[in-house]
Amino acid sequence: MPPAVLQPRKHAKAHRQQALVDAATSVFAERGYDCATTREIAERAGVSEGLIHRYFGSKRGLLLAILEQKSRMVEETLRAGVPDRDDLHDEIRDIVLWSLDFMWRARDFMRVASAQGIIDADIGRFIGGRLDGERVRIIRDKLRRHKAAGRIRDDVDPAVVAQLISALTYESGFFMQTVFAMPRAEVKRIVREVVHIIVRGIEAQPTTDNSNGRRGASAC
Amino acid sequence: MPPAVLQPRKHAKAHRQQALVDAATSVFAERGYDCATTREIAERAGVSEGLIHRYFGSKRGLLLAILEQKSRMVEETLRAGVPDRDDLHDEIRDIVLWSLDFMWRARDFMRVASAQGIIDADIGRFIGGRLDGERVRIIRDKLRRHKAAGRIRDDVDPAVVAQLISALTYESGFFMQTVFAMPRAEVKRIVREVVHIIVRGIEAQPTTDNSNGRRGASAC
Amino acid sequence: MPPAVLQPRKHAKAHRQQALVDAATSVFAERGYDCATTREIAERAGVSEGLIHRYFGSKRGLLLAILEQKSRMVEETLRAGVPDRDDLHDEIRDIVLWSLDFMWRARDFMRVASAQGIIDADIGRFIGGRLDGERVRIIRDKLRRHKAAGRIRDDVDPAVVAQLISALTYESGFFMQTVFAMPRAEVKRIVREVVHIIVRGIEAQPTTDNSNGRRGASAC
Amino acid sequence: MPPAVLQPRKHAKAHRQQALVDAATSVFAERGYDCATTREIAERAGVSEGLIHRYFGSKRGLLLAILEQKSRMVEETLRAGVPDRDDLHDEIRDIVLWSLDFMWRARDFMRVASAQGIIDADIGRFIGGRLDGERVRIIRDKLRRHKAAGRIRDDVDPAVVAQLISALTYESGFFMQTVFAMPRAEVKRIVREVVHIIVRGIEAQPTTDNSNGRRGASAC
DNA sequence: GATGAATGAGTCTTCATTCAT
DNA sequence: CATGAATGAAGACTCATTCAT
Repeated sequence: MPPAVLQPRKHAKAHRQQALVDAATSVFAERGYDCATTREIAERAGVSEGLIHRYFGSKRGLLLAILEQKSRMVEETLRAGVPDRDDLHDEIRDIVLWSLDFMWRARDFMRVASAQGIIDADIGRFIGGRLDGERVRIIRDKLRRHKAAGRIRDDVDPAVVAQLISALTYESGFFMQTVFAMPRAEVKRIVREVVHIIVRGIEAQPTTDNSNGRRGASAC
Repeated sequence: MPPAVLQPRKHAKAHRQQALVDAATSVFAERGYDCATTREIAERAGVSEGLIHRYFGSKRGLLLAILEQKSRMVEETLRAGVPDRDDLHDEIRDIVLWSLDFMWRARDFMRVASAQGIIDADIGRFIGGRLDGERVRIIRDKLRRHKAAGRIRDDVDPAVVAQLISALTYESGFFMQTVFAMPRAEVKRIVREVVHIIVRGIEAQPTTDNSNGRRGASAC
Repeated sequence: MPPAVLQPRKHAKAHRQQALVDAATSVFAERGYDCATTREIAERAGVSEGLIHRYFGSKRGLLLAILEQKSRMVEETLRAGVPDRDDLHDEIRDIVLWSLDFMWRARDFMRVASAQGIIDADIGRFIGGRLDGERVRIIRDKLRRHKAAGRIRDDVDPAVVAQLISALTYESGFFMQTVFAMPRAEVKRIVREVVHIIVRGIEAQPTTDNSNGRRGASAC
Repeated sequence: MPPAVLQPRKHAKAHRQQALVDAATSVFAERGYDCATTREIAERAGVSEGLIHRYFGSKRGLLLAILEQKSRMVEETLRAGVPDRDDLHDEIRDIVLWSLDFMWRARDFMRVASAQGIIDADIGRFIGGRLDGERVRIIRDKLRRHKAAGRIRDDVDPAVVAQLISALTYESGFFMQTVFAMPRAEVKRIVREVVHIIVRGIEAQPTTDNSNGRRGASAC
């Protein structure tokens, strides 16, 4: 059973690859893809510059590897990490707050993906189709369940609401928190209020009298 | 007017400066700020490379000049170009559709400002405070008029709604149309539906029975 | 033979060494020594890159091994492969045509040796002294036999004629055929005519009347 | 008349270009094209590395410029520099000795062109068609004059003789003198003897009795 | 004031060579 | 012994910026 002997090698290789991905994410985030140098990435990862090309083919290959790895992670986490709720408001609030938190923790990656997606058409399509697209689809599916349960108005399309929620989370989770450096508490407050507005705009039997959206067992 | 002879010169100078700003906007948009070369900008503007440094000090100075010029233009146009409406739905729809159109026409500039704002903290703050911030403030002021007129619920903060609308317009106007290259008609359809949802979520006397939000002369 | 078990190993080693020499010859010929990469050589030989250094010390060691091996082969073949002739014209024609053929078959090697010999003084001397020098000496010896037999003018130095023939074979065998990519039939035609000229210039009793050098039993 | 003012600039530019061509010729000759570095060339020329790319586009562009410049020079010089002679032996001897001298003075260039011509098919064709080809054509034309004057045998093709002379000059002028580093006096001696042999092989009325080719007023 | 020629610092990338396994 | 993963030194080429004209 030689695996005990080979393991260190393979381990070291995977370790180094991950170190490069992590280092590149932070350097790309700090300087922007074009301004970032492979030298700094290699230094921060503690490996030689040549390894970038051996592992990822080129600087761009490293960028694509980052995108690929993170987007797979996002999909899995969002799908599994936010449990379904039977209350429409709770559902949407959970999604939004979870995204707020995720995009803050992954703000380096968000910077890289967003900035380059704007400049590079290929990457823009990748983000629109995979990253953002998948998030919209997941949210839509969750909303469909509520619609089927009669909790959403007939004339409201879950896909459209999903787009609205996605826009909200991206703007608040990334731009407000990271790019505009707004206080996170302030962002959270705004988002909570917005969720009430959205819910009021889509729920099946709009409550007329509750103050600030706390929907209760209000009779007509 | 004595300097009849100098006028052409000054004219030529202003002309050249504008040519550089325009050329830089398109080159920055195509290649990204870091990848763009001063040589290509100068070539496209039909002037010599050295002029960039004489007029704007550096490549970065040219970028800042673009931002300054365009953001001033945006403020003036949005404030003056979208006339007030007495109907809440019409007001919001007009704002959103106007932004959709503006961001499409200025998509080169949007690319430059967005991509670099994400990478460069200074520019990020500039956009948050001036470009996006001013837009949010303008929308908020318009909404305040409606709130004063009793057309918006008491428990709804116009500033929060302004943020929501801003997020919606940025996401749809820039990301969907330009970055993700979605069909513009599709984007417009989504946005129109979203406007109904938002209006329903904030208006003072929610209409319960109209199909898909076509508010009419609905009596109680 | 006791090491019946080791034999296969040794065989494998010799096999690998030869594979490397062959692969290197073709890669050097295609790309030039400096441009050729040890990786491609190893790949084409089907062995690992490290073996080049274990067997030959360095990339240059591999080049020297090629030269050594081939030059030994050339000497043996030319000395043994072209039988002596009693007719001067036949002798020279055989030498030239054999060289024409050999240099075509070994054109990869010729490229490597020639190109690098021009650049690298050590290799240049090696070729001048061993490869080309030996060929000249062999030809000279063959001519001496004819001189001793009275078939060559007294005032003609076989060593000089050998140099002329060597120049002719090198130019036609390598440059015309391989470097200038002239049609091989055309080259052969030129060479045959040149042989007539040379023979006429060196033979003891010049024939005055034969058409185009077909020397026969022409009386005076 | 501003040329007096512009001249220095233009002069400096042409001067720098020539300095680069000269420096590159010597560096290429010393190290070989692939091994030579643009940095060393620029240093030796006393200009910045970037100029190579501004002037010649690339390292290869610089090589092509060298070839172009020198080959034009060769053609002009050979055609004009070696005056016609009415004696066949004098004519051929002059051509060969002039080439011997030229190839020695231009040995750096010869190295570059020869070594790279062997490796690079494009350059090989260039040399075969332009450099060597033109030399052969010039020699052939000179010989045709002698044939028309009845100084060359009817059954001898001047084109073939031109090839033989070209091969001789290349081998002796470049390989013997430069690559094999043979003593130049020795090379000259060999060449002079070879010229006698060739002349004897092609001249119309072969002299039978003169000692070592000193053709005189020898009657039959 | 405007030009464009020149610079030199810096980039991505390649590759012979070494060494742990 | 053989492998192939890793290195680090070096190379061609680019580009913002400067400056003489």
